[in-house]
Amino acid sequence: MVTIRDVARQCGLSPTTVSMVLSRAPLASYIPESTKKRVIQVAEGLGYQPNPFAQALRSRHSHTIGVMVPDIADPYCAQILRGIENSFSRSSYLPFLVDIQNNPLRFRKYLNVLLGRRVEGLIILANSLSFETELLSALESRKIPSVILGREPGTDALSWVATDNESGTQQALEHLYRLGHRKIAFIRGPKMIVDSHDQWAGICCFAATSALELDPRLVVTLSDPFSSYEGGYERTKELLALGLPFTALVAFDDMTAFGAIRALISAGLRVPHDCSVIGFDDIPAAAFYNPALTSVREHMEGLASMGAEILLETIRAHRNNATVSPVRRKVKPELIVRESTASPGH
Amino acid sequence: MVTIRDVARQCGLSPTTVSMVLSRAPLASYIPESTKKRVIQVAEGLGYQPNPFAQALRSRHSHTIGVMVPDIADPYCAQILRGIENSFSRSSYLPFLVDIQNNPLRFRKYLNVLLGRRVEGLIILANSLSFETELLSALESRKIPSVILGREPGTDALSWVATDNESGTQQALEHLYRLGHRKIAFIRGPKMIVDSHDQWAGICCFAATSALELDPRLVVTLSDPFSSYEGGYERTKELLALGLPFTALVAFDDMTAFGAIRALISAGLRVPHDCSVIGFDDIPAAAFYNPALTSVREHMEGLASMGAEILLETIRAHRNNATVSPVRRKVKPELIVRESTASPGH
DNA sequence: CCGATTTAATAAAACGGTGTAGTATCATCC
DNA sequence: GGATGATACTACACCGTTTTATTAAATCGG
Repeated sequence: MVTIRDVARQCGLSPTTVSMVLSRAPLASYIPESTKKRVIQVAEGLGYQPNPFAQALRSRHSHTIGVMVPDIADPYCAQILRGIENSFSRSSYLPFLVDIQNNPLRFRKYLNVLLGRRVEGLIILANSLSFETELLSALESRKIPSVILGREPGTDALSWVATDNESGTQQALEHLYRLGHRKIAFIRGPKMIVDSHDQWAGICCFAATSALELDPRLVVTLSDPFSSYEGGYERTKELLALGLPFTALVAFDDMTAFGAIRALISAGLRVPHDCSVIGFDDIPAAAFYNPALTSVREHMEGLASMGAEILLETIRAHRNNATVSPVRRKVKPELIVRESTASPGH
Repeated sequence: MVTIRDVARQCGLSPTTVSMVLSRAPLASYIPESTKKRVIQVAEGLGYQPNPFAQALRSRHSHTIGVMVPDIADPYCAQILRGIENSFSRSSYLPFLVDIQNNPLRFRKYLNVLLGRRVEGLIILANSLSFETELLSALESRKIPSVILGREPGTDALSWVATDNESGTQQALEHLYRLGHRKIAFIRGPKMIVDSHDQWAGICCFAATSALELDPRLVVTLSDPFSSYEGGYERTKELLALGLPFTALVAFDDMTAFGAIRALISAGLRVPHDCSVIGFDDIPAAAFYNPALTSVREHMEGLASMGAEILLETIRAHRNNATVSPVRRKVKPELIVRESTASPGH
């Protein structure tokens, strides 16, 4: 491996000078352009690659961040990762990605691993599962720049970026209302999930302003957060068993909607002819499902790059040991209309 | 930050001794159990975490590997990542994950980034897209332990683990044959994709041994490797337009199968009643598709952990600068029978 | 021409570990 | 009783950078 000394020797200069030139230190402004050019050329010629460990050891900057995702197989996570990747690809930071697999023990463990590796910041992706508050406090206590993505954490001390769920369901309901639906069923998310509440708030808000009547008998709730497909199927069968007519169904998320559609179809109903169905999340499968699902798309990449920006900014401040107050952002989602919704009886 | 010196002072020992104890150096065997215990206790008490950069700098081991995936949003990749994660979570290695986004330029770039970060080994995930051979030679020239996952590379110098595609399609076809299908249509994968050939080889092999007749008019080929859903839809429409009867369809992959099903349904046919459809890959969506798709499941986690083991082994050899010859493994896939296949007219 | 400033560069000390060579003590053995 | 060897440590150099302090020459204003 070629070191900075090799470059220095080749240039007839000291390692100090080479270092200053290559890392654009402030003092390098006194070094003439000609010398700089020579140094850079020689470094390139020798194929010099600075040893990141020596750099990190001396400068105390690891140029590394940690990204924790609850479940890497979740398409929701994948899209966000794409966004994070793109944001960091232009910076000098390289992320360590760890997969929590929805397991609080692993969260603890990998938080320590990442801190042990001296990451300069953390992006923590929260899916709809509720955070254990003690885990967050573990984060707060170490004063490391971090951003929560996808969910508002309970605490005020951390930065976060999340989807505006309320606006999402509001848009969904408005879409159905405009199509002419008045008898609408709802499958709410599990109680323990915060998103469910925000989504329901959006429903109520739209209902209040438009004088749409919500029949409480047509509102059912999922129990298990891990099997929304099965849940959607079961709850829809129960709804059908009630015998109350409804022409549209708002599902907690896309998997629930898929389950619901399956139940409707196996009951001999056609979607959207007999019943419109609307999902939430717009996972990739929504586009090629049968029928293609109308859903609320969260702007994951936007969410992610916003989070990455915030983190980078926080790290920068942290380096100059300035304190920044936490940043909080809500991103409005967008309704994607496909084939699973239509005017009643259409 | 507490350093090894702090621990040493607290113990009344030299940093050398502490280091030997904590990193279980061979010389530590001369140190009495009582001292070791004390060192460990003090280290724990002070919350000592060795600085990984100092360690890496001195010992020349980064305890880091690089993982390159062609497209992180691809569920195929996600499952493999899960397998890799699990294999490495017990070792002291932490992977850097980079997303190539199917872009050869990014491959080049990130290969350099990873090598710059001094990863000790590389796992390169290949999807169905063909590798550019020059990229692989870039790998061979640097002598860094690496494993290709998911595809046989052209070269003999690298280790790889891949799915036995031939066996997969053989199983699929046998399944259809046993159900009684004799008029079977095929949508082959794009010519530029190596998998397509292996898959076709499996088809031919089974046809030869079972005396099944393949009607060349019922064999169509995808052109664009990026839009298999649309491709499946179009090709199936063309097949239907021929007017030749067929009772089953073997698709190149699950997305193609989804497209095909859509075309069949919009032509007024029922799946599987009028036509069985079989996919390949068993992506997650296959299970909850409508109808649930019979598909060939590749054992991703197995593939991944096998690859990880091989890499770890190669790294170990590399450390003791022993040379190991490349390892090559084929993993048999498994047919998952769901609802999209049945006996003709059933 | 003198002191101050700018320019161009360097020597040496970190950063926090690990590896090698060495020391001191004590038991063992012929 | 001196050589041998095991035991229980330590001193010091080193890994490859960056940083701080310092030097030396050139330039400049008065």
